Amino acid sequence: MDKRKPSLSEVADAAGVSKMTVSRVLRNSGRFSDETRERVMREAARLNYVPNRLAAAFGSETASTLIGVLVPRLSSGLFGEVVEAIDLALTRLGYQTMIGTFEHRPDQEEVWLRSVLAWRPAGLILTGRAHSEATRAMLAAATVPLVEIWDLNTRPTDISVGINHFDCGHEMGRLFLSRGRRRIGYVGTEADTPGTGRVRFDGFRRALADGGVSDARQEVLNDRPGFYQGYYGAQNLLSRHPELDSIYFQNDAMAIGGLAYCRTAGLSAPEDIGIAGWGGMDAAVILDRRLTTTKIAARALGKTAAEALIARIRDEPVSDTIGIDALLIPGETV
Amino acid sequence: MDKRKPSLSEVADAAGVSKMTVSRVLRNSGRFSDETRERVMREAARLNYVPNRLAAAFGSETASTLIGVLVPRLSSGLFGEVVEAIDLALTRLGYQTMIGTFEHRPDQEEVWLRSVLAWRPAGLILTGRAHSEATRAMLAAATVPLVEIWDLNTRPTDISVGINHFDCGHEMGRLFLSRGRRRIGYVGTEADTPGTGRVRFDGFRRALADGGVSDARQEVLNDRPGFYQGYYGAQNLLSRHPELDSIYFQNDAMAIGGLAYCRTAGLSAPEDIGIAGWGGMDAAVILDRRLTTTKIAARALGKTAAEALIARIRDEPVSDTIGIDALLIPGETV
DNA sequence: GGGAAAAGTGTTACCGGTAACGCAGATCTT
DNA sequence: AAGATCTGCGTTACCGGTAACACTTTTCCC
Repeated sequence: MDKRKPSLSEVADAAGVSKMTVSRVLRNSGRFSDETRERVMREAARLNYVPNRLAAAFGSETASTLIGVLVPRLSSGLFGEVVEAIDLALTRLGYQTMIGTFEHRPDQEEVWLRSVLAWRPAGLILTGRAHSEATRAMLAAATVPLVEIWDLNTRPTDISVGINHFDCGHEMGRLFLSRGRRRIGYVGTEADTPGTGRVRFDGFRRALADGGVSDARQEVLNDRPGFYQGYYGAQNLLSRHPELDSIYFQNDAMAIGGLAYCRTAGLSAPEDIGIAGWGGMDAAVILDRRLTTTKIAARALGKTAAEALIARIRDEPVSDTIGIDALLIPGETV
Repeated sequence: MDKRKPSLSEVADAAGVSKMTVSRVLRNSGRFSDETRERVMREAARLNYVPNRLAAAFGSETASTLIGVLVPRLSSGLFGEVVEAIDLALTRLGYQTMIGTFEHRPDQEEVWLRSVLAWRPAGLILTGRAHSEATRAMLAAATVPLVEIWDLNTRPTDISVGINHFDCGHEMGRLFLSRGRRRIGYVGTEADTPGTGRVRFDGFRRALADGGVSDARQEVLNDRPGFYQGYYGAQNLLSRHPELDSIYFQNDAMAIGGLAYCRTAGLSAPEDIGIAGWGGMDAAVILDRRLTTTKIAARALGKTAAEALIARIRDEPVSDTIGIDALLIPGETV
């Protein structure tokens, strides 16, 4: 039995027209009569024709529907939601998602980009705006539509869809102050998309400084931002600075870990210590007190990024700087 | 300025050899002298040559390095981890991941498969073993290496990498009995990869039946399995059957939601009610009592699936049925 | 009713690699 | 020393679409 799939020519022969006419009918571009369409569609269906996108994308340069999407990771935080929303939107628009994770490592971003560019993608979605020299060179050489997500960049490479992290931190800082917190700490990690977690902390400190409160004590782990890291980060920080009355965490997972540590240490929030996170994780639902945090519209971010990218690819007008909602949830833990 | 990327021929001209020789050197296949290799590599680097995988995959059929991966979703449960592990392994082996989500909907699986097959992927990883008629027909016609993950299938289509869900449930049922539970309920959803959640429940019931305990009361929501659904599921079930002394949930997220409901209802686990989940979520860490659950080696599952698929693609020997560890965590909530 | 425009289709060339085969010169073998 | 084998490379054909253009035939319009 022959394993080869039927090609355009076979459909063309069956329908008694040329390859080109079949191509036009199937892409619904150019001119052809209704009768011809009928016949071509019927034969294509009968032969179980599956178009070869590889050939199409190869042949035309403009016909690629491959979109490269790179995020730090999928298994934690908000990126699962973001990628899911991106993929949903891309699928609906007729594009395919080629995924990658780089674990916050610029060299991995580079490796991934090199391999993805070899597929001549129609567009790219990258996380963050800080790229290595080589990455920037490749992007410049490729001249491919690009959306950078996560932090809002007012002077984007191409398009930026993200959040103003500085403002998130600043707003949270003011909340801490308004709730009477004065001896404040911060727990974060190095595994942080540049321009995000640290920038939130910068905004946070600015608010403290403006409020005349001494600078926050920090604990920055050389690790990724997860539950356990929050637990141990809180432990470290509080053993060094037992006087602290509140801690701002890099994200919700860490904040929840921190809460868990505090509970084992006999401290409850908000009475003995204030705890806040960032992100707006569903998991926070389990806490008996609502976690103080900043809720990010992760799905909206993904959807918006995908749609902006496709608009750019199709040369439709699109804003190059799109802010995504970040809502301070005062909660009950600060 | 010319935007076209340099092609093989340009490298060939620069190095003073033929296209074919360059191709051989770059793929490190066939014969060529060390001196030629040197020259070709140097020129390729100098010209910033980026191979066109589109052309390669198109031209040779065997050269595709595209792998299609389909999961129900990315934003919840264990699938983020699974996909991350798959992608890591595939990248390391030189393949690219084309992702898709189908939200537990067979028709979406079909749509996705049709679009992915058009890229002539080297292999596929699908979730679950139940497929629509049309999906099965496409898979049969494509004759592409295939790994089905999630539930272990002793008679796989091609390769199965997964968990024995029946045993998970059965083991949990015996634990419930050994802890003195007799009036037992179950909370699950319809959005369930066939052959997984329901099958765990089947195993669970079997254990109850073997123990002479009357059948579990069920609450099956027409929804997806998340925190809130666990909360409301528990509420519904307990209002209908206040006599229950324990509930088995479809997964950890639901169990944690159920715990949250019980707390608001003034019930604490394990004293007033037993609660167990499935999956082994990190988030469970926050609970003051360790959640009773079954821990799944999600990363190992992803990695194993990816490696098995590549072995099959490369015609290396590989087992067609690979079980993944599921470890009962007795915990403290039953 | 005759020229212009539109409709419908075919022809040709090409995208950038890889497989298959060929072939001259070097090396081995007995 | 003569055939056999190996080494290192080139040539040719082809993968399955799409762009660009050419060519009839029909429709339109003044």
